[in-house]
Amino acid sequence: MLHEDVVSQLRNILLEGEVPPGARIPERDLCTRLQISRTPLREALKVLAAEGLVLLLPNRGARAAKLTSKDVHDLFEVCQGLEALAGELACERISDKAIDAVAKAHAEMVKHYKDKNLQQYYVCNRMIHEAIVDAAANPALSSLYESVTARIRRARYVTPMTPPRWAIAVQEHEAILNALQRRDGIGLAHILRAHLRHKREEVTRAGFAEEERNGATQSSRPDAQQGVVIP
Amino acid sequence: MLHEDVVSQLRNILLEGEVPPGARIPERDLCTRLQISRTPLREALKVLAAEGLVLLLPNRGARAAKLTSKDVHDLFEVCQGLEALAGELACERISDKAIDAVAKAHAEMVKHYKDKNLQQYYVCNRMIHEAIVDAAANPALSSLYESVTARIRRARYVTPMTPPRWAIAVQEHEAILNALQRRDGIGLAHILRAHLRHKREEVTRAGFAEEERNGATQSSRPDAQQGVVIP
DNA sequence: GAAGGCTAATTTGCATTCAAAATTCAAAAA
DNA sequence: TTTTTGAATTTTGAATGCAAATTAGCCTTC
Repeated sequence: MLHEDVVSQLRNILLEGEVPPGARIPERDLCTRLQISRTPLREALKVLAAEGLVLLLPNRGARAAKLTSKDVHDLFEVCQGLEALAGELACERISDKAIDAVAKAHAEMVKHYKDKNLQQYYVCNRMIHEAIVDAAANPALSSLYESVTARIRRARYVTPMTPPRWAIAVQEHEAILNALQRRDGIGLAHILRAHLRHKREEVTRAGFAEEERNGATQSSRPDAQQGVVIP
Repeated sequence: MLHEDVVSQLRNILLEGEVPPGARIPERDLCTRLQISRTPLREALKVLAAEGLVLLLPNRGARAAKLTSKDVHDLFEVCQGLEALAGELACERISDKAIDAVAKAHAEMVKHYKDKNLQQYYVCNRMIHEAIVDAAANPALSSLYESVTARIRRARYVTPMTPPRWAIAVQEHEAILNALQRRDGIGLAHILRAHLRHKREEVTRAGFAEEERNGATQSSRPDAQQGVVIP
C-alpha cells in the first residue's frame, strides 16, 4: 500500500515543479518529507526514472528530469501520434453517450473561453483529450498517453495563450467534436495532429525564450532551474 | 553498475519466456540465480512492473506479465501508431546514407526470404523497423517504441508465418522501402499501418487459438503458462 | 472422504545497517 | 590570491534484520 502511494506522491511533487527541474534530490530530504525510509523511496525513484520524470546518475543521486526544448518537442510529437491514433480508434468505438459527454465538456470549455477563464478552459480541454483517448478502448494506449502527457503537462497547460491562438484552438476543437460526431476517424486524426502541432509550436517558442534566459544565469546558480520552465 | 544490469538481465529472462507468463516469481529464487540481495532485485522488479513486463500484487509477490489476446491487440495498435508516426518523421529527417542502410538490410531480408530462413528474416525485419524509428530522430519515440515492441516481441517475431502471408509481408516491405526512398511520409505511414495490422491479425489469430488451448488445461496446472504464448 | 479451521513456515514490505563512492572543507603550496 | 591536495563528512548502493501478511500443511470435525 505504501509503494504505490510513494510513487504517486513523488510524481505529484515533480509534476507540480516543487523540486526545480534539474535540481538534485537528496534522498534523506524526501524521506523525512514523506515520512518513509530510504528503501521504498529508492524503489519509487527507480520507477519514476523509468517513466522519465527522474534522472538517476550512478553514485550521484537523483535529479528531477530537466526537459530541453528538444525533449518537449519530441514528446509533443509522440503525443501527436498517440492522439491521432486514439482519434481514429475512438471514431470506430466510441458510444453515442460518450460523444455526448465530449460535446458537453466542449460546450463548457467554450463557455470558459468566452469568460476568458484559462484555468477552467484547460481543465475542460484536458478532459476532452483524455475522453477521446479513453474512447479508443485501449488501456495500453491510455496509460502510455497518460505517462507522456504527464511529462509535458506543465508545458502544455501552463503556457499562456495569445488571444488569436486561443481562438484558433477553440475553432480546432469545434472541428474535433464535429469529426467525432461524424465518426470521421481519418479526419479526426488529421485535425488532432494539426491541433497538437500548433500547440507544440507555441510551447516550444515559449520554451526557447525561457531556456535562453536560464542559460544566462546558469553559471551563478548551478543547481537552479534549467531547461524549459513554464511559469 | 549493478542496478541497470539487474533490470536488463531480468528483462531478458522475462522476454525469453524462461519464466512462464503468469507464473509467480519468488524473490529468493531470483536472488540466488542473479547472485544479488533482495534490495536491488526488488528495485528492478518495480521498474519492470512500470514497464508492464511484471505484475506486482501487494503482499503476494511478482508475476511475469501474462498478456491476453486483447493486450497483444492493444499493444499492436499502439505500435502501429508509433511506427506510422516514425515513418512520417523519418521521411522528413532520414539521411541518404541511412536510407541506403535500410535498403541494404531490405535486400538481405529478401535473400533470407528466398532461403526460407525465418529466423534471419526476422532479424533483418526488426533491424529495418528499428532503423526507421530511429531515423525519426526522436529519442522519446525510440525508447517508447522499444518498450512497447519488447512486450510483444515474442508474439511478433516468433509466430510462424504462412507462405502467402510471408509473400505479402515482403511485398509490403518493398513498398515501405519505396516510400522511404521517395520520402513519401504520408504514404509510408499508411503502408506501415497496414503492414502492422496484417501482422496483428495473424498474431492474434494464433493467440486466440493458443489461449483456448491453455484454458482447457488451466485447472490442472494453475501456475502454468496462460494468455498468449508463442511457441 | 471432504471441508473447515488452526498453527507453522514462507514470503513480502519496510527499516536499519554497513561499505563504498562522492562531495565538502580546509590547509598548504605555488 | 589562487590552486591543489587530502582528510572528514555526507550520500549513495546494497545486505541484513524484523514485523506483518500470506501460503501451506495438518488436524479436527462432519
